[in-house]
Amino acid sequence: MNKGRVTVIDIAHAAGVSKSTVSLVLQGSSLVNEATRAKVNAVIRELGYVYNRGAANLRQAKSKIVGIVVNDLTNSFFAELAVGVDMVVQSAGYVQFLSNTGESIDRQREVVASMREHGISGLIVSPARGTEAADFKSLTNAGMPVVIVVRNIPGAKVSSLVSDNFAGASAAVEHLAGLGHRRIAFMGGFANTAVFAERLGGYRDALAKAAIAFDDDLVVATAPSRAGGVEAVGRAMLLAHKPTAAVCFNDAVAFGVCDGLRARRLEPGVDFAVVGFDDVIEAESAVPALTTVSVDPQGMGRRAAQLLLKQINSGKVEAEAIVSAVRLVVRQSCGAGLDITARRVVS
Amino acid sequence: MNKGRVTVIDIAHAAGVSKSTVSLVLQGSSLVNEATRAKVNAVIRELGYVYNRGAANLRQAKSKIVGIVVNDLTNSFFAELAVGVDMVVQSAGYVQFLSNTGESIDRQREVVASMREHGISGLIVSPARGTEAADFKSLTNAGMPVVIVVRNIPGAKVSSLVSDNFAGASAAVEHLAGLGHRRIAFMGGFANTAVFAERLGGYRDALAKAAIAFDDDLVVATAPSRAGGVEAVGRAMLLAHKPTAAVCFNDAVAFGVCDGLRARRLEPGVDFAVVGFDDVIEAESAVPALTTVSVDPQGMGRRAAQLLLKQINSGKVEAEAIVSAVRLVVRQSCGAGLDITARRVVS
DNA sequence: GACAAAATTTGGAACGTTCCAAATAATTGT
DNA sequence: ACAATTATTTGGAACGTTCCAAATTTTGTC
Repeated sequence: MNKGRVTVIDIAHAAGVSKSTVSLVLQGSSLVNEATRAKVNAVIRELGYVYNRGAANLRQAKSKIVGIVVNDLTNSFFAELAVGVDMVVQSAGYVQFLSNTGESIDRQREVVASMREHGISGLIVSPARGTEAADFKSLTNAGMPVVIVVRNIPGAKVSSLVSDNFAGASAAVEHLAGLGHRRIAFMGGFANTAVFAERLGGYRDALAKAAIAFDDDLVVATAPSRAGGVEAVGRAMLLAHKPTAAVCFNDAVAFGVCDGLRARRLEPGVDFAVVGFDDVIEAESAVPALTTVSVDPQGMGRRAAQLLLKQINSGKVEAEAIVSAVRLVVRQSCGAGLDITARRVVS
Repeated sequence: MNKGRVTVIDIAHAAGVSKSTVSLVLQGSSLVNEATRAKVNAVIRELGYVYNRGAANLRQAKSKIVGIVVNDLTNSFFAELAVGVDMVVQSAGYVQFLSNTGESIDRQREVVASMREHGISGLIVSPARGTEAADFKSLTNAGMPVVIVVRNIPGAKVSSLVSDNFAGASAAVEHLAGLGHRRIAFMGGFANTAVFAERLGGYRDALAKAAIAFDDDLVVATAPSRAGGVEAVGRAMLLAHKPTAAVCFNDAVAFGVCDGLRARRLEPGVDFAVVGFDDVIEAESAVPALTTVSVDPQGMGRRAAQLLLKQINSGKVEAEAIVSAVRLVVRQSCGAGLDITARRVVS
């Protein structure tokens, strides 16, 4: 009425109690009498009071805000990751600051700084390419819980949650080899990233186990996107000795590979086997349904959030490195599920 | 060192000035002498001071935070929208709270309330299905700038930014009719939404203009997703008198329709024409490249953010309804671009 | 009805910043 | 050298909450 904002003091006045009592009611304290609680709540509704968390944070220390920064929100893998985080964070009564860096390391620095100023009490980050361990130094020094997801930063003293890239790629190759393929390509991804190295490692390992010689020509690095997939098939099909199957860096690449195959009148799952990585939501409903290594981005987001909340609540910031198991989901694009209904193989 | 957090007072102490001076430096005021400014900045860096925006907001009133809530972050249309918002908001020195409602109206209420408590100074919302004008009443009463995007809420006294759904759908069928199609279906989308009604309206209008009779069987409503698209072709192909073309509710549906066609050994763009709506980023690189009505989600996000910032800065909250023009981007999936390289038609 | 114990309520004093009015220092004109 | 400016700096007093210690009220017991 008077100034504009309704404060706890206005409520106290109107309800005939002290501001301390109103505060107690706000926090759901059991100290306050049932009758006064009801009275206060009634007044709160009546005056349209809105709680000022900023003021509260000034006094307390625990802020109910977590930050999440992803490197490419446009990629549905990360969008789902963010949704997963949002779910658990929200039901824990927290709210999330989300920012997109678009792989820019400067942007990343800016948004992390900004989030800090806003008093986040924890941070989940899928780091932009080129992020270094030192970039998290000041965060950890300040005792801020940080969880790195998807891409690990060697040497960073923070918790991390990455999927088992080696085992996943390995399982994919093993499956393909089991179907009789001998010319198996590795398509997509930027070669200078840790994730690429891990997946490529699994690929080579499984190749060796299946007694297939590694051929450098068959690993074709491109952008980890749909367009990159199209490009990758293009390059691979120029080879004298063409591949008959591909394990792709991620699902986006795999979809691009399917597109590229069709543009060449080859039907994925029939004329050429393709396996993806990530198991994004569209993988199941695509035609042909994509055989892929399931890392369950949403579930990963949820786990990351739980890990972060655990750290926030416990107060201890001891780093924990979790590598999350993956499993190969066999659908149609590898040519294995043509006759039988899609079945699942646990790796 | 002593307590934990470094405050403006610690800086003042260490630099041998008053807290007021430090505050002035922080705000980049021109009142302060160059030498002291340098001194203070040095100390700030040295002590690793982090600005406490919460405390500042308590005193000021303008918070540098905007909220954005979308109904389905998993859909890349909305993800890109969010990225667009983030871009302009970030470069204006703001930070965004982003939340996903997953079409849940309860969740929407919760997150909006939470954002308010955190002191956002404006809100961009792509409302969940079933949102009513009354839901924004308390926001507008409090003088909070609100911009509704994508889906309009009739009767809400807030600004809105929606695309010209009628014109877009209309242009799509006009194009298809021009290519000789007479059995044009409308596929995907939930029938009880405003956006659906508008696009369907454009579809019927153009049909009438082309002297094609409207056939109820040809509008097949499904979920506005890839899976929905697959389902839609399935239903449409059961008809005695099958369609030869489809304008789809959105690009996700269109991709699903392509999938469904292929599952039936029909090649999109050759045996059947499909036109999407939205022009998501993958539309261009898909094979065949998707002919679609371009609404430029990222650009829309940017415009929404600009509109919101304008309102925040001007202090006036007069509602402004913008319907943003769309244009048909002709690529391959409609069968028109087979011989010539992709060209663009402005509607 | 008096006393102790339990239940409830309540004034400050923070929290870390900004803003205002006023104080102090540096510069200028005469 | 002195007043008049102009340029800088500076103590409080907010902002809206929580927390503590202490005050008040209620309840229970004999």
